[in-house]
Amino acid sequence: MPADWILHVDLDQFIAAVEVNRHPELRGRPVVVGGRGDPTERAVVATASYEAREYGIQSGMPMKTAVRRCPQAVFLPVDKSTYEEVSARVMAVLRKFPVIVEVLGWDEAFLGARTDDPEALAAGIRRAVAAETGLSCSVGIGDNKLRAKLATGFAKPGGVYRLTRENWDEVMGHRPTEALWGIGHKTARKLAGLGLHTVAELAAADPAGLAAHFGPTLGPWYRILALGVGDREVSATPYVPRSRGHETTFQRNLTDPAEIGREVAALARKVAEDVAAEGRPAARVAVKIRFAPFVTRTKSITLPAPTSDSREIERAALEVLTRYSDDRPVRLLGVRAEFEPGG
DNA sequence: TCTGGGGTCCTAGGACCC
DNA sequence: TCTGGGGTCCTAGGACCC
Repeated sequence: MPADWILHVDLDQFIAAVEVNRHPELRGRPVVVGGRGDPTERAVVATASYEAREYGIQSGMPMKTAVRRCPQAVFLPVDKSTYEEVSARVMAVLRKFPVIVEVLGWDEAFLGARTDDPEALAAGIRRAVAAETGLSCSVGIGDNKLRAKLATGFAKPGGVYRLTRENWDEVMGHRPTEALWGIGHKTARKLAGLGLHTVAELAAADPAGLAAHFGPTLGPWYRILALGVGDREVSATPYVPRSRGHETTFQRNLTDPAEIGREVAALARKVAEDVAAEGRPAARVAVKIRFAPFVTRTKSITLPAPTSDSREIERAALEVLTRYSDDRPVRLLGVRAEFEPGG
């Protein structure tokens, strides 16, 4: 009987690849996509082509830094709707295979497959995606989602890699804890403070001690991650959002309270449109403010009753705004609506 | 390095109720 | 009266991911 495998498919430099596909003259050049495509603006890099990465440009980096590192790079604006379209085409290709497809984002998906030759399946998927969309992807093969996801990192670019219980210790044991999916910079530093630097060290740590430092859920979970244990459930059930929000970073800081109020109201109306489209009422409304020194605060209220009414969502956002007493310059405003849990 | 925008989940304290 | 314990809701904040 064929074994159960999890495959993780991840498009290589997805956004940059889509742009190069429709502008073939850019192939081989450093391409950086971010914000409105103007590297003098407040924005960060969404994706850099491999040619741009040679210059040290990475996702999340300020566009201003990117242009300093590579002035001759081509800077393009983020074109969300095009990426969504291409993403949908890629997912449709994946669904033609005898697998369960769980979409993770624009450019990645988990596949649940029953096969004796996962490498052959992965190669077939890579060929089909390339033939039907012109895009290159990498495939991680694992005995659970965590290992499949991490395997993709070793498969990139344009390859296939298998990570299972068999080679986990050998491949992951010596790596920093930050290499795990779910442990970021902050947690890695805290773990290092406890003398836990590598995946192997974390795997051997005392769960009770971790619980004392990180809480009853997160602490022991970190150790489980280090052991390579993870979820095996792949589900094609459509994603149901818990919240919908919009936020804007202004090119110049806002100081006029009336203008701040107008911007919050406008964001709230945009959010209300999304809530209405979702067909479920909002239960809470939150307003986020990032002040000029990059200090970020969020305040929220539970609505008297769940609603999809634009005026009520706007009114709630403005009410939350009044609870901020700060008069520091504002660089970002955001409004988010949360749906009822379980609703 | 002068730091986006869209999300998810966990933790913790206080209020409130029984 | 000098003082328990559990459950749930609300809110703020932190961390992570793509």
